[in-house]
Amino acid sequence: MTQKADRDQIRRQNRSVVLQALRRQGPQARIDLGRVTQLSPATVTSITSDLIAEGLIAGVDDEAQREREKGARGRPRSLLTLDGTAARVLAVKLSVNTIEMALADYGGRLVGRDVASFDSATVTADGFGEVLIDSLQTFLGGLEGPPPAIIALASQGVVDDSAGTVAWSPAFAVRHVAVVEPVARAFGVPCLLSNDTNMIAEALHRTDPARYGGTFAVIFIDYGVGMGLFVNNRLFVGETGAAAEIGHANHIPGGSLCRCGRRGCLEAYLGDYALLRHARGLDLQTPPSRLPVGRETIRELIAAARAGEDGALDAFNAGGTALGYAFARVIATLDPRRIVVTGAAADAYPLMETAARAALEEALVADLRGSVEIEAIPWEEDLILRGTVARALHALDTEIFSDTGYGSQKEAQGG
Amino acid sequence: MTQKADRDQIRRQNRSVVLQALRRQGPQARIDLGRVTQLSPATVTSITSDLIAEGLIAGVDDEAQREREKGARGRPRSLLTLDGTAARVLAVKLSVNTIEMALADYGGRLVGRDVASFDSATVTADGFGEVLIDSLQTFLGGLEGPPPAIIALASQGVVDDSAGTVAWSPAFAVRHVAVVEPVARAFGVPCLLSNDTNMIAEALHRTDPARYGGTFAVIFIDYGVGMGLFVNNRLFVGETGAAAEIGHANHIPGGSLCRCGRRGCLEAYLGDYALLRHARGLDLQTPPSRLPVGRETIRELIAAARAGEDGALDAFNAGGTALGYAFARVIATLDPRRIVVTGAAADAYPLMETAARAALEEALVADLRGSVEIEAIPWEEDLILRGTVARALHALDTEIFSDTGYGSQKEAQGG
DNA sequence: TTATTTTTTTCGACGTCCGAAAAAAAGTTG
DNA sequence: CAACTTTTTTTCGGACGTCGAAAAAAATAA
Repeated sequence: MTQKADRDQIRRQNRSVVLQALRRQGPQARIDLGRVTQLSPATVTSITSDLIAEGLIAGVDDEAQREREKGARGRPRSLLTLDGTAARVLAVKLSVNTIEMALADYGGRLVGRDVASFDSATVTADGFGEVLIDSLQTFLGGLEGPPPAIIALASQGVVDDSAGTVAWSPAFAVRHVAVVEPVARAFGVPCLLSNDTNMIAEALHRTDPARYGGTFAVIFIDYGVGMGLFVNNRLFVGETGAAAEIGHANHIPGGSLCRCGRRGCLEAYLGDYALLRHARGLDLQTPPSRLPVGRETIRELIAAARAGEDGALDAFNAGGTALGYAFARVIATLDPRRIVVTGAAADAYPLMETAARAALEEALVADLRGSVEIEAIPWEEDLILRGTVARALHALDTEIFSDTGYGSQKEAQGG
Repeated sequence: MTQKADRDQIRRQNRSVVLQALRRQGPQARIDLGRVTQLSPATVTSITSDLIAEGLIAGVDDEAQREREKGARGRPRSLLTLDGTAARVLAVKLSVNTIEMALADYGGRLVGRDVASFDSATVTADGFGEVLIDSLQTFLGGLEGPPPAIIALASQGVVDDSAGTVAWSPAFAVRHVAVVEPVARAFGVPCLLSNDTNMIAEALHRTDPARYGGTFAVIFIDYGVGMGLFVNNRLFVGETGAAAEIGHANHIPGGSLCRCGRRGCLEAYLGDYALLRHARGLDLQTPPSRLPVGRETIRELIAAARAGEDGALDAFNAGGTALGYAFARVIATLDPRRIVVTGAAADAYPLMETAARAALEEALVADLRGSVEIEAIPWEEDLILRGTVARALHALDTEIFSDTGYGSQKEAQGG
């Protein structure tokens, strides 16, 4: 059943709508905000003057804007923009041996970034919290200015939303690594945890909500295979946060050996080790741990395939077939608007596409394939961290700054 | 981005919350409504007096209630209940050669039901509208009282939400059968269209929202295999309405021949024809259309397996394995709270369970299997129609009667 | 009959949105 | 350059929904 609504909720929601409009459409005059948000001019004035008083937004003098309007009659529009100094957000990406950190201001501008190292092999489930906190403190210590108002973490592997732990990840030898609670306590601010691939979906959605909206899936092909899901314009993580774990969804019962020890996972056909195994004509049950894979593996395989080497071409063909079946299963289950393929191996998508399309046709009747668009986008290393920043900012807009009177704290500091 | 909120929305939502509370918890006093909905007593009085004036709810004299409170001090609570006469809803289930119809009053009481026939093989995409309208009019003509305020249709196969058509279904030889528009125009009321399996999920959710809530899946094993999905307490149908089509999601690439013409669909291992094919030791590529399947097939196979016949046992084992892989893929993708197995073949679940659990373990690492509960519930033929009624009533509560001043029409009629 | 208890209604305050009118800030015109 | 036009922003008052508090209603208990 839906919840009751009351007056406070209206204001909260409308404040948040105004903040989101400014984030999405950039600096705007009040009249534009009215058009975008459907609020009356009177209400826009009321809300924006609150937000200005609280230091969340500010008037801005835009030279270019004035130039553009030169000669226009009427009172000139005065632009409002998010006030970068209102708060900062800290985004953190956890992967094997590394902790990537980025600090951004409320306007989304990058204030600083750095990478710290830790030993994935030896860190303990209880001990990682310390390590993480130390890294973050060192990073923040090297930067001027106020502490972050929220911290968003993204991790490889399976996260447990409710517990705030990384349940199982290549980044850790151990399981159920606690991260949210230690960080939240050490810094005294809210801390969010997500799967890294979900943050790709978040980045795409925040960048272009019209294209990456509704229900869509991101398939991330890299060292492993991940999926990020948006359902009805919202990040979807399932009941525990483990949704969209397509990499270890089964492709062929009893098939190739996967890193996880099972047979036939999608990853066992698409991961770096899987492609290598296939390209070299090795037994498909060869344990992944015995294979010399690294950052360069995929790039070398792509080069080999482009040079026409049969083994490499076969590997990408087999991978493409597996991918096509994955498309089919995702479409049958979720009927998404779009499937996006990206990751370090996305550059190889042209090598896989023919096989993938053929497999999709083989696996799914045309009526179900319907109107879904499948696209590969070139991989950018920063997409995950950008998505994590975006998620943190969105949380501020919708959950923290939507409450009236946030600014009082800031004013107390300032004066 | 979220939408703006305004005062009207508050009232709409709170009216709807009150109506839903009365639907879910049965007749209640205002003070109880306040507790359930979190609205203040003052607000409950205000909203309920509106609803009474509009004829949507009414006071009720409950003998049993008075008996129970006998001797209690204080002003006795006066119960309110949904007014059955406020409106009626028509629920319709479309399947091969039959149109099942049920008329219920606003309180959920069944007013009448009937079954009409048509010829699935010969009806045309444009012609079915007429047939359906005729059947509904005949059905309604035989009943006293006002016409339905909303009509909800449930169909086998793949429906197209936005087009209001049945895209592809065993109930029709042709594709893209228009149903929503003809019915909505003929009766001048809103008309909803769903997949039949989704209506099972709806029925379960409305009956016991605590158990069947959040994100959960219903797997329906009958003549074919279907899935119904709830995501975050809402029916999930995907972008076009074709989500949850698990029956024709691929289980084994290049596997057994399916009714749809593809190879390896889940249905080709679990459908009635698939079980029969396996039990009789026939080639797994035997076209389903050549097999003598009917309503009795599954029951006979179950009986044979219970009697220890090897062929039948093998068939259910193979089906169980396919089902277990389906569980694994659904869990990996959606991380649901619960998976419910039902349908005519659900009585056979005990025969399949061992194989299904084994396959699930084989297909998915324990960390991903997590906390999902898998249960089989005995199949009730009426579940789909009941879910369709529930959906129609819920649409009235949340979309039609949430608007203030609905009752004016009714009063005008009444005099 | 009076007191107590519990439910329901009434009343007044508060907050939010909106429309209309006013104010502000520019260009245009005679 | 003063009056007019145009456009944006602010102000004002009305409407309405929620809430808390108080009052009223309707029962039992003393």
